Amino acid sequence: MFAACLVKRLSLYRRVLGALASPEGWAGGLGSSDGEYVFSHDLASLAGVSAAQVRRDVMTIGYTGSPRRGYDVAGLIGRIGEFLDAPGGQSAVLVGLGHLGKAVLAYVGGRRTGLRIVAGFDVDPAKCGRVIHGCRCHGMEALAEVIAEHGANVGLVAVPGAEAQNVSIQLVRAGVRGLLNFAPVRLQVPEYVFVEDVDITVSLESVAFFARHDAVRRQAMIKEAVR
Amino acid sequence: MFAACLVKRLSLYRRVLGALASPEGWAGGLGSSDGEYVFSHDLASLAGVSAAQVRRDVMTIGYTGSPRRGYDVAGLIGRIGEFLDAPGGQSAVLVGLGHLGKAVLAYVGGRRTGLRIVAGFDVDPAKCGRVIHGCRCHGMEALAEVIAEHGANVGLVAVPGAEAQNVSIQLVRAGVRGLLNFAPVRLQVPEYVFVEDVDITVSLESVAFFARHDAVRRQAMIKEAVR
DNA sequence: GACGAGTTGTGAATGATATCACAGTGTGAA
DNA sequence: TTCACACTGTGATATCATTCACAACTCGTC
Repeated sequence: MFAACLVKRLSLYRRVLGALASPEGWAGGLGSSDGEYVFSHDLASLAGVSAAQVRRDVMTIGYTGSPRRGYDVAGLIGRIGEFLDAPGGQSAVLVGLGHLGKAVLAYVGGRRTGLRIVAGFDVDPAKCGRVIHGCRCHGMEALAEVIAEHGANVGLVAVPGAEAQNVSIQLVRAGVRGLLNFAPVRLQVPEYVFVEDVDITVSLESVAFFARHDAVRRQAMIKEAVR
Repeated sequence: MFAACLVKRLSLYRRVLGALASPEGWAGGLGSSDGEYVFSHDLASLAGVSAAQVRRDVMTIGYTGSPRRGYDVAGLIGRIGEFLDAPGGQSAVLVGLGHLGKAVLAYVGGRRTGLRIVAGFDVDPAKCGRVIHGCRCHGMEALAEVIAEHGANVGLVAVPGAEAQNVSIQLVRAGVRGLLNFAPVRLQVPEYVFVEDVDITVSLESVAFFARHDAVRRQAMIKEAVR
């Protein structure tokens, strides 16, 4: 079983590398790197991890760089794609087209990867039939049918907490095997379903805590420096 | 230094406990627990972690339960609050009032905790002066002033990727010490600033990966069972 | 062609996190 | 009042993730 954090870092590397390889070549102040090749420490600083971590991750997916030149950007992007993406592409559906759902569509819609959000669902009849951010919206009654039609196996849950559990059951019943859950609720699903929670409240409280706590550590460091 | 994951779990426990303690007593099928007391394994299953993890966490924050009855719900909520929350409350500001910003306000606005989102900012003049989800919106030029006025030390960055770095610099300059970043960019900030990334693209790709990978593991398990 | 500077690749060491397993204990039942 | 059970608290252990540190290598330079 591959570690979850490895997969997330690879996804991040790919995005960073994509920016490097793009036509304008990422004007940002990257020390070395001409856009063709990248060193582990450059990729590391762009991704906010250590250089050793980058090298270890690259090794894990079986890619190889060249001493003195670094990693071939296009080649590494390709290898990450082979590792992360489904060979024939993968389809996802989004349930809940409130502010959050729309924001997610706007974010992901632009990205060009092996993964597409092929349909949206909402209880609000006013939204049905409309196309939002390039994604067709259906009523909840069409859920199973549309999922089957596209062979989607990923579901995004962007509904209020009270409905999230119910929605997730419907998704799983329709064949979904991975859930990205934005609702502030822990979903109870069969163990063969993978759930990733994006819990804004929890993240926010965590930031608030460390905003204070780092201040404490700063003072401790100052004290130590004085001594 | 307290581990980041401990803080997140505590935040989660608190929310789950709050649901347990609420008037209607969480109709959901919790085996034991009458709403007054809760066992480590019940809290664990509600939070999606192991019972040993719960006991360890409770120990870490110095709370104590009673054998045979479990933890006092109200007492534990209180202790978690002492640990997580700033004594006099804490203020945060939100930059970017697009779909995502509004969604965040809707989520967090309802919650009653030591943390308040006291102001929003956006470049769009049409939004300035309005009150969205109970939060007053200002133009970017008022950033430093409003932050100073409220003594806010937490900032939420919900702007497009291209502007995120610039916004984060302004926030830090105005005194913010913790950032919750929704933009698909790694922020470069001084090391005394705590950054938490909520990276929807990365999370989604991770879910997509494990939706497939767990399927593989399932097949492997079936093979093994047949043998 | 030989050299040296600056990379990568990776075994080993460290550190962080979660689990195990069981002694200790308060509680309700008899 | 006594007892036994089911739970907590926690040292020890296992697992997972990251970093260290250095040999091996490659490329530009002399």
